[in-house]
Amino acid sequence: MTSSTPRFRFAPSPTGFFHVGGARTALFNWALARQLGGRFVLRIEDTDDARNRPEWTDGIIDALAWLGISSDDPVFEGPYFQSSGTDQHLDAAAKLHAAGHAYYCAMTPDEIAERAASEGGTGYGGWSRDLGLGPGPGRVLRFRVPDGTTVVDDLVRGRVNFDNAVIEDFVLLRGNGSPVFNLANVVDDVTMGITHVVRAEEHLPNTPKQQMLWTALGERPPVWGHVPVLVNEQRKKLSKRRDKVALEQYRSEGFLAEAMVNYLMTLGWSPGDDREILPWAEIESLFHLEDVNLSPAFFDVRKLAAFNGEYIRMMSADAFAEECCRWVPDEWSKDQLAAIAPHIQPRLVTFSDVPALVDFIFSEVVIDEESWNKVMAADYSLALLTATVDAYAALEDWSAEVLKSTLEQVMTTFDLKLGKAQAPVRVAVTGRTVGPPLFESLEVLGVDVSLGRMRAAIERASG
RNA sequence: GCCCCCAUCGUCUAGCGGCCUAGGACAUCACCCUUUCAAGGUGACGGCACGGGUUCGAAUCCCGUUGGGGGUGCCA
Repeated sequence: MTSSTPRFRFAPSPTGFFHVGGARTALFNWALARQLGGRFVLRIEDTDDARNRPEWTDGIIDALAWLGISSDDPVFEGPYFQSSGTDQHLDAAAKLHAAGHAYYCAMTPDEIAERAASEGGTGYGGWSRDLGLGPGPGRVLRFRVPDGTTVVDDLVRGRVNFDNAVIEDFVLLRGNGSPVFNLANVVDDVTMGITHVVRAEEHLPNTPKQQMLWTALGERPPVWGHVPVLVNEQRKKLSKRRDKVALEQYRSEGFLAEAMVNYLMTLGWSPGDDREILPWAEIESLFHLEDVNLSPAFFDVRKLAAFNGEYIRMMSADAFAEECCRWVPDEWSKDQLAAIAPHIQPRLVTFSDVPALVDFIFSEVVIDEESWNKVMAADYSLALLTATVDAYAALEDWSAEVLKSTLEQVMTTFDLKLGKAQAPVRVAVTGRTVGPPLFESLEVLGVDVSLGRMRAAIERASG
C-alpha cells in the first residue's frame, strides 16, 4: 500500500441487526474513500463476546450492499475478521509488555473496587505498576498510561485535550489472555494501514487511549473524525432494544435505498445550499467531515418518509411499475398493475403499501362497513348507482374518459357534483371511500367485473 | 461523582462579525387546484437557551450559567 492512498475503515461488531447509525457511519466513510481515491475497508469485529453470531455478519454485508457499498466497487476491501488477527494482537501485547508500556496485574475487579472505595476514588489506581508481574491465569495486561496530556486532533470536533491523569491504566489482555477491544482495534488499524478513523462520537473517550497505543507501537496515529450519534425522540442514543433502528426493517417496509442514503447523509450534514434531495454523485463530491454538525441528530422517520415519497415520484413510470411488481403477490396480473401504477405513484409513501392500495383490482371486493354506511346513507345513492349501471352497460368504449363523462351525464339529473356522485360507485367497486382515481380504476378492472360489483351493491342496498 | 462533547423554528438544517426584519426542508394549519385520497401551488405558524463581556456592529468571537448528550467494563 502507498502512504498516499487514504484508507478508511468501517468496523462493526455483529451483535444484532444492522443499525441505521452504523449505516450512516459506513456511508460517511464510503463517500470519503471514493472522493479521495482511497479504500474502504470492512472489518468485522467479532472478537469473542457471546453476543456475536455469524448471521449478523451476513446481515451487515447485505445491508451495506443494499446501500451501494459492496465489493462490486474496487474501493471496497474486505471483509476482514478481527478474530483471525488474534496472533497479531498478542504479538503487539508482548511487544508493549517488553518495552515497558504495559504490565501485568493480578487484582480482581472486586479487589479494585474495594481498594478504590477505601481510598475514596473510583477506578483502578495503577497499583500493580511496579510489581514486575509476569503473565499468568487471571492476570490482565494493563497499559501504563504516561503522565501528561493527550491531544486528539479531530476533523469534525477540532482539537480535544485529555489529561492523562484521569485515564486509568486500561486493560489490553483479559485474565484469560484474550485481547480487548482497544488493543485489537488499534492493532488491526495499524496492520491494515488505516489512515482515517471515522466513527461515532461514542468512541471519542476511547481515542486518547488508542492514540497512546498507536504511539507506543511506534506508529503515527491516524486522522480522527468523530461524528455525532443519532438519537431518538427522547434525545437518547438510538438503541437496538428501544428504537426502530434495523436497516433491514426499513428496507422490508419499502423504503428505497437511494432515499435512505440521501436521508442518512443529510443528517448532520448539508451541501451548504438549500437542497437536501441530491444524487449520490453530488453528495460524494461535496461531503466534508469539517462540515458535519457537532450535535446529535434525531432520526425522524417522518422526514425519511417524505424523502422516500420524493424518490418514488422521481422514478420513471417503467421503473416504478417494475418495482411495484416486487411488492405484490405473484398471481396478480402484471398488466393490470402496470396500468394502475401511474395513478398510485404520487400517493405512495413506501412500497409495502402497494398491495393495500390496489388489492380491490385483484381480489374480491371487501366492503368496508363504515364507508358503505356513510356513502349509501344519502337518499340518492341507490338511484344514482342504478342509473349509472344502466348507462355504463350501454357503453361501447370502456375507457376512463368515457366513464367519467357518462357519470357526469347521469349526475346532472341528481344535481350533484362529481365529488359526491362518484362516491357510491367507488364504494361499490372498491369497497372504500378512498383510493386511486375511480375511472382509471374502472378501466383497469374491466367492464364485467365493474358492472358485476355495482349490481351486487344495488342488490345489497335494496335487500 | 469524574472526564469529554454539544446548544438556530417541534424536527433536520443554512448562517462562519455588517448581506438577518435569521433562509430552506419535514411536520402542523389554511386556501387554491381537484374524481375520493394524494401529488402540486400559495400562504400561515414557529427559532438564535440565559447572563455577562469584546466590537461602531454579534446568531456568529470570549467567559459563565443552565440544559442536553456521550463515556466512565477483563463490551464493542
